[in-house]
Amino acid sequence: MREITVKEFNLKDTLECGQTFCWNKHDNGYINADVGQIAYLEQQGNTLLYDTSESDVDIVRMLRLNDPIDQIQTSIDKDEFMHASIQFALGLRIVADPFFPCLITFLCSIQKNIPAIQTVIQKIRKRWGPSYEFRGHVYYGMPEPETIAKVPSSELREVGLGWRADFINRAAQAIVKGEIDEAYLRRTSYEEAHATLKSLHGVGDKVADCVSLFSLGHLEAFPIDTWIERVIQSKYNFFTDTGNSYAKKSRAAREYFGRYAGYAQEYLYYYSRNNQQWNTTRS
DNA sequence: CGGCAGGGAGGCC
DNA sequence: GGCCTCCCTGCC
Repeated sequence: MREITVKEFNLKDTLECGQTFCWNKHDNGYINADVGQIAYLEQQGNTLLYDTSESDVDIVRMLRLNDPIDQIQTSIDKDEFMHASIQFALGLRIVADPFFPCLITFLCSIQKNIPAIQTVIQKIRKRWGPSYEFRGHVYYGMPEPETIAKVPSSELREVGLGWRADFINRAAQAIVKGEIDEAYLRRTSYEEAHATLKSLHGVGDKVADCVSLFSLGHLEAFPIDTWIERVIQSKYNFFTDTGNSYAKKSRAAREYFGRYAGYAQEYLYYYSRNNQQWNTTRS
């Protein structure tokens, strides 16, 4: 296995905080089958050990290991609750997942809980995705846009996608037709990327923010799901003048936390879901 | 078993 | 813009 030395990094927090569906726990590490091959990754102290089925992969880029994490944490550390959230997961990084798998997995996530999301994503991989052999096992990865675009939504529904099937089919078709250009989305501003993603049928504010943050690297994106909504309402007051407008809430969060609002979102999300002291309704 | 999920579209004003 | 209703299906 190849090695990378890391500091102030925690693989478990990074891959299990809820931001990615591309890395799945396996043995002592994690498997990613959505990068055109298999990547296996584990952490031992300050060393990341990784292996692949074909060629090398850029783990530093995929885990954003070069982010100026001290500077990021300092810049968003604006209050006691955020301070506790950061301390809870000091080694967490925002991931840089591959674009199409990230888009599809977050389209799958609409109005589903995490176990249901993982179930349906795995069924998509197994039914339409490429298979890879690695260390004596067979793994299935997310299919290419061209493949999904050819599967009618009625057939996509057979794996439990419900009305999301049409979203996924149409998103894949738009990408095949070149209506969405990944390189442009990366190069342009957050606002422009977010607006362009929303032009896809089925992609609204929240999914557009997830893709902007977890794949495209727009670190000011602040995805607001029901969990973030709850924690902001109970611990902060910058949603009081926004009404129910996602755009206004999102802007208010960016004004409060700054250009690394996406990191703030992820610390808050992870901490609030794993700390029952303030949240007695869920585990 | 019934209710409900990590939203979004389309219709209405 | 803001508000309302409907939407599949699997988990809890």
